[in-house]
Amino acid sequence: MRLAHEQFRELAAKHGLAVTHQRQVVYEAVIASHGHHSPEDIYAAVRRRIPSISLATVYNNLRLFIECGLLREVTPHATTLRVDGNLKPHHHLVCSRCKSVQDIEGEFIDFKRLSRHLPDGFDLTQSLIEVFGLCRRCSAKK
Amino acid sequence: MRLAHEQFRELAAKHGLAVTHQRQVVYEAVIASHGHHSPEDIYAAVRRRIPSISLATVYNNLRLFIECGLLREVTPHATTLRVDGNLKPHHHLVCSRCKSVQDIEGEFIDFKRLSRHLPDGFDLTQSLIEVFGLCRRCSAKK
DNA sequence: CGGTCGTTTTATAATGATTCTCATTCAATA
DNA sequence: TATTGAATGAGAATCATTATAAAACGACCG
Repeated sequence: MRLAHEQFRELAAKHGLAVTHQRQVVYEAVIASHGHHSPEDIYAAVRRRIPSISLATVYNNLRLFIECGLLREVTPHATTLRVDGNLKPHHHLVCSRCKSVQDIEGEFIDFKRLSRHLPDGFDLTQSLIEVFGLCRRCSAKK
Repeated sequence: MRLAHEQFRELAAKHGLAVTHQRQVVYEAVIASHGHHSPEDIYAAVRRRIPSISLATVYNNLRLFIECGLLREVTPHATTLRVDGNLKPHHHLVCSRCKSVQDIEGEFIDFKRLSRHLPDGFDLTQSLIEVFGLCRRCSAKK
């Protein structure tokens, strides 16, 4: 994935991050994974290219990327962190029971109204909205 | 809190839960706490009335209450579970950085539009919406 | 009342995700 | 290419949560 490769070098420069081989590969693995994956998932993917990589390195870099805004954190109520490389505006639909996450698009938020209820100084420029409910499978089970 | 006391007996009957002293007190502690508290917080509160209670009992009963719908789970991306006894329709504003949670009210969701984007069978009858951004303190720090 | 049986609680061990530590290696810059 | 602060790897440590097993409870029946 040449594109993500270049993209990472640019982003790293912008945020003053050193470009290490591990970071490069971790970033590319997240981008290539299209979804909401756990650190273990990413670790497994990265190990195919760097068998000696440490799980701690994966964690450290995911956290760093989240802090810099290269990735978004998506945990809902799951037992483990989930990471999302998709920075295009989109929202999440989360199952309260099984914690599955799917993307939803569409302008269903009235930001004008929302901002009227916002406490002073709350910053929504990087906002993410998560809507909780029951996915089909879980609501069928009852 | 007499009110919560009666309320719990009713709810327990409705859901077929045995009314034990521990459950009663755990429930009342959540209701009295007005906010989004961790199991440890609840444990600390309950211990004032039942010094011998076990942390496991608090966890077991919070989980049970969540499953029955007596309480709602509010974790965002915090490192620990948070519990909310407020069942009136309301949503949450969560800081992506410090994980603080505050309530917001207001009809800023266009459910008609939202449902158009919903996958088949997804059930929003108990929906909860969490809007992530940066609280004033965290966005000031930057 | 006293006995029985399934449920709940307690205390503690176990688990699993994540973070920390520190010795080693590496990337950026001169 | 030499220097130096940062990043990595291996494994230990930590923290929240769950599992386990024994004791206590409590509703029911006789």
